[in-house]
Amino acid sequence: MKRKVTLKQIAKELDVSISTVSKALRNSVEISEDTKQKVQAFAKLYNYKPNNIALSLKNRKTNTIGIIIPEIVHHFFSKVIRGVELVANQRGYNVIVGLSNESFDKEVINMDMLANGSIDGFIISLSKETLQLQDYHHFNETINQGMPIVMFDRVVNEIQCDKVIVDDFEGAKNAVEKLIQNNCENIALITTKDYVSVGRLRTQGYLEALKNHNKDLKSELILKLDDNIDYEDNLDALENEIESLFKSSKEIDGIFAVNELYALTAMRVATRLNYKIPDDIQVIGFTDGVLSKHATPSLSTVSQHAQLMGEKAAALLIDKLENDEDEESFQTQIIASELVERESTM
Amino acid sequence: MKRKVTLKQIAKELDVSISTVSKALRNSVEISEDTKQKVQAFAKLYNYKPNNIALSLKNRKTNTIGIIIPEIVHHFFSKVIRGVELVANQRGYNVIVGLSNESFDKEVINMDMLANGSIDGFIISLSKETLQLQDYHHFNETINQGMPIVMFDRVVNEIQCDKVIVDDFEGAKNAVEKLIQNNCENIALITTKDYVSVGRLRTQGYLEALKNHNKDLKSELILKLDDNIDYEDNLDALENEIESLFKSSKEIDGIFAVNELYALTAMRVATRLNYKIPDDIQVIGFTDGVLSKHATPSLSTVSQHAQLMGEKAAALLIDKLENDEDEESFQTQIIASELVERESTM
DNA sequence: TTTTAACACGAAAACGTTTTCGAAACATTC
DNA sequence: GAATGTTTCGAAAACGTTTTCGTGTTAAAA
Repeated sequence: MKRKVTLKQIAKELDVSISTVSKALRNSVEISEDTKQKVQAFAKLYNYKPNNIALSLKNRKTNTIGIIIPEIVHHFFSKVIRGVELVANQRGYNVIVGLSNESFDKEVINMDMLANGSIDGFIISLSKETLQLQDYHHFNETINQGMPIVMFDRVVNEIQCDKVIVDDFEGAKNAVEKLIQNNCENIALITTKDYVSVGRLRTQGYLEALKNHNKDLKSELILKLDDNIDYEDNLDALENEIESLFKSSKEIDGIFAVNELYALTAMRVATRLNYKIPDDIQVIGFTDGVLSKHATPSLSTVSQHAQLMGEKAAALLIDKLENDEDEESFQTQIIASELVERESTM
Repeated sequence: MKRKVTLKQIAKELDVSISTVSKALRNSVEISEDTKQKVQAFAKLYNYKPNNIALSLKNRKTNTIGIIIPEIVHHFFSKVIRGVELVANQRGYNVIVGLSNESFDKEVINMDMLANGSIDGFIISLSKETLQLQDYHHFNETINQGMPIVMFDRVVNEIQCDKVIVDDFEGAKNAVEKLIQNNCENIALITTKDYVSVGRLRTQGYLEALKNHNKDLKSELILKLDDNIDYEDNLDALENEIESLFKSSKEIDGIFAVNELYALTAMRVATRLNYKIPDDIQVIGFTDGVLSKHATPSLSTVSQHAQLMGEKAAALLIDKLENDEDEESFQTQIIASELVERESTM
């Protein structure tokens, strides 16, 4: 078990100075061909590779970016990571992953852990708890210390930084308009409470679509669920909520749900209640998930292009890191969503 | 925008030496109460935090572990990461993620990128291409340079290191025995070609179960699929393969599939061919996925406890990192799989 | 008063690089 | 032979820490 070889060891072995070795390996003109050959051969033989930590310290640049997300066992977020990793790797960066687990404290801890030199910049999607508490001091402090942040998906106006978001509003509006166009008269909305920004925007898109087509807003058609409850482990509760929605207004013939689980469960409940999909009820979800594709019937959804979001976020961050002309201008990139039509709509 | 404050700056500001500042902050007895107070107050005011990179260089320890996996948009692997991140964080480590994308070259590149000081140890699951090529030199070199590796799930005997695996063989055997117990007479196997170790073991489990119950092995009941094809983007092809399996032997009444997609598609094809599940055909898959739970009917599966694998792998690695008494003994931890019975079995 | 002990602090090395600058050694020009 | 130029290399600083060791100052003991 031989330890990694360093410049110092090579220097000692070949009886030259450390500087000479360093220069020889970087093909400096200061060094004679002879010495270069000798040093390079030796380095190759011992498989010398410069120590990244030493380089990071010297250059004050780690070539590593940190991504902090609420959850990783989640199609959307894992696709974002894939996008981030893809362009990060292409451009010579590593990716450190931190999970906030939807907790404010863990978000802060994770950021503190990374902000002290470990990384050059952050890519972040806010935890639910942070959105509720509306406490963003840790982000602003980090930014003030000169570390750039790019936020995606769950963003917030109070933080001044680059952002990448999907057009939740437009996506929802288009989806609902599609249902209207398909002759749905009573379109239900299954959404979350308003503090999660994306849920709010999607709700607004629903409202806008109704307004644009002169449809009355019927409050009994709107189901607002508390997404602090993990319905994934509590499917029965979710089914009950949705079932009472169906019960309360029999004439529902369209459903727009702000995520995959709600949409899927709605389909399941509808089927159980002997509605035919898409003949009696059409359903559209909002997601980048895997369930929609494999459901029976397969679910039409608004796709968010998660991987593309990750790619853009990473590109934005690295661009900022490599253009030292630190102009304090921030941009918000909007990714167009896309309605993927499957069997749950006509 | 103030840059991060360093010991040197504090020292200058308070007109003491760097060493004094360092010691004061670490509450050394060498320093007088007065100076300690002064220094600590100042440090707190300016929110001083030691620079991680400098610490890493000094201590020759990064407190970071690298995990290299074939794919991240995958329920199993993202759960493993969650497990790794969980215990890593608990024990003060960060996690760098590298994706091999099932490619040998990317695996090597990723390892090279991290092995030069960026991390203290690796957690790895082999890419398909590496398994095919059977070229493991990069692992052995890394190990030889004194960097510990823990492998999980897709492991291989040729590499001497700690390992965490699920009992694929037992899990498959139990699943098939369950089907036999449920009075299935003709149990089909849908599996992959043999080079992926886990696929091979699961196939062996199937064979063993048959043998134990004196059932003849009927080769027309075994479908070996080429998993270099991404059937996720090619569902029709997969359905066709499975349909011909049904066609070739009409009396199939049980199916064991080595992953979620195969099992799910088999259910879909069976339903289309007017088999009733679980009455005519019972199905069991192998997975930690999310589809099984939400399928209709929901799919019985062999659960792999992915998160637990991640936790164990991280614990194993960190234990090795922190017990410098580098005894060259490697252990293989086997995680018991668990048959989760849902609607696709009686 | 001298010796010894305790206390408080600073200088310097080390981790592994890169880079600036100075300086030998040698060659060229006048 | 002196002045100048070129080639080749090494010393040292810097990045931000921690830690060992030495030292000056003061208090206690002889």
